[in-house]
Amino acid sequence: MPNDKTSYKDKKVISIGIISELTGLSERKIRYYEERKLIFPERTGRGTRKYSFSDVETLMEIANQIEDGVQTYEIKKEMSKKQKRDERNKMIRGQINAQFNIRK
Amino acid sequence: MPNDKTSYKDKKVISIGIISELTGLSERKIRYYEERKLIFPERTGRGTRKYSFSDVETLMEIANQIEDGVQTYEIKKEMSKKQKRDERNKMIRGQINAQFNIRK
DNA sequence: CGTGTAAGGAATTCTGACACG
DNA sequence: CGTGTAAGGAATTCTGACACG
Repeated sequence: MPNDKTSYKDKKVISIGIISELTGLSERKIRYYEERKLIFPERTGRGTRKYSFSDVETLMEIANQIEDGVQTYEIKKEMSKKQKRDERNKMIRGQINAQFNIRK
Repeated sequence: MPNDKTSYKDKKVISIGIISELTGLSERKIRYYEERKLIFPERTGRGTRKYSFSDVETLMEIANQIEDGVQTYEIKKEMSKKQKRDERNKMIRGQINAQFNIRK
């Protein structure tokens, strides 16, 4: 069973109007956070933004931090730190799995 | 841990254009299958249809059957049979869990 | 810096209908 | 029966800009 996760959570299929309802954020805010590189929707053939459920979660976290007075630049820094942690963990997990499979 | 599943799979958030891309079906077909009660999108405040990932799967199954020459009426009958099976199974599972929890 | 808003255009979606078969 | 299409309207989304602070 390789990396066949194709999780629904990460599929970019939701338009900005629905995202606005789901998160309670204005479309203006959502587009602005994209401008600040905090979120990365895909685009349809003719340019409308598409988001995933993961993006909804990310947006909620962003909104919380903004409420606490954190600036978008700081949020971005935190997010990239977190991503590096996640990548390291993922790599370690991969190595453990490799060990395990070799033994088997 | 009650029934807190809120699965992304069943959340109705995808517009018909995206569904059309995802399934390869025309919007006409998708709306027609709704007319024949094979699929049940929700509506936004102002009337546009919203579908879930489950709906995508259902639509693929419908498309396969249509290709095999099955009529929408037959498909609907099969679907309601299947749903009854699923409900029975769910109920049995519920009872097993109840037993289990009482013993604990 | 973060967000609201009015502006104008382009793309999306909706319904009811006619067509073919 | 299942599906395409043209029709007209309504709602959505997009971008760039001005505003306030």
